Amino acid sequence: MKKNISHRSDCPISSALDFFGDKWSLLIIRDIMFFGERTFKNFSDESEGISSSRLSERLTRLESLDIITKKRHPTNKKVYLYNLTQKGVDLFPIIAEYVLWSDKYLDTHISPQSKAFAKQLKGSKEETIKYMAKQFNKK
Amino acid sequence: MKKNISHRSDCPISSALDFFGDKWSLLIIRDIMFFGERTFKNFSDESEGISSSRLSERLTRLESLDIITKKRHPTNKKVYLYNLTQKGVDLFPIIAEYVLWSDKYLDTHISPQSKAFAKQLKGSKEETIKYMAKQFNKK
DNA sequence: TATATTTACTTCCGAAACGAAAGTAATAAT
DNA sequence: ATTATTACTTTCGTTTCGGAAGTAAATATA
Repeated sequence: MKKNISHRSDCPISSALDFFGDKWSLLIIRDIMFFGERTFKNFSDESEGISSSRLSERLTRLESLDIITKKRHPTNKKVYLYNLTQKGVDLFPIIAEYVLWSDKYLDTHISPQSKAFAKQLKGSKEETIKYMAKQFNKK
Repeated sequence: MKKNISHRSDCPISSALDFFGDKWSLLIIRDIMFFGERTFKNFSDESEGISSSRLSERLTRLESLDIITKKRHPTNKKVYLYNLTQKGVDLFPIIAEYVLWSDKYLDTHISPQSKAFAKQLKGSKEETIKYMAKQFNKK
């Protein structure tokens, strides 16, 4: 079930932004990336105060774009689990570069854990990304 | 002259998005990255149909964030030239990752030049980015 | 030199996107 | 049996956005 997205041009950067260049999509992906499989409530609690209406809309959209998947919780019938597809996992390098840029230029208001992660990235970017992706690839 | 930007959290990703995570900023940076110093009209013509009001606003904002600079044209008094600061040049790796992701997943509607650039990036990412940054660093 | 054009904007306004709050329906816990 | 939780949806006022038109200064043209 693909969503028809209007593309401003045939530029890869603008097209990518047309996909997930909004205020929240990359943060949703970040949440799954760092914490693994998430529920609706997880996102509500952990993201930077996204409203439930917006969250609902973004999750639907990201799913229709094949960036995340939605499945039922194995035992709890009222809970759904959101996870990344390979297409979503392949956004890690983008996220990593955001982290590195912010580490360099927004140093003052970045959390210690984030700085630690940036340090790890600076040490071995490829390795770190590969390692983080591994948990998703083995499914 | 720094602008006070409200940060949703101390996460480097969300903070970066608070800076330039809108629909246009990264495309403005892309334009300078690939074509060099630009005028207001250049952006109007080359970007994906950004309105002049929006363009004006983004340029002012990016300048206040120290990501781009604005200076007068050496001979033409009515023209202003926009260029990247080091902080702006350091966004190249992010842009490069967007290109690579789109090359992989949005293949069908990506221009031949973009594909060629993606190919070059796949061959030697570091080198390519360094090479592209060089023209800005030598100022 | 007078007029037209270009450039870099700003202003205005209707449309779209957004956020906060409240509501709902199903399930689970007490 | 009642309360709480989860995953939403709906509503509505606010913010952001895009398109068109307007402006002022500088430049090009007749």
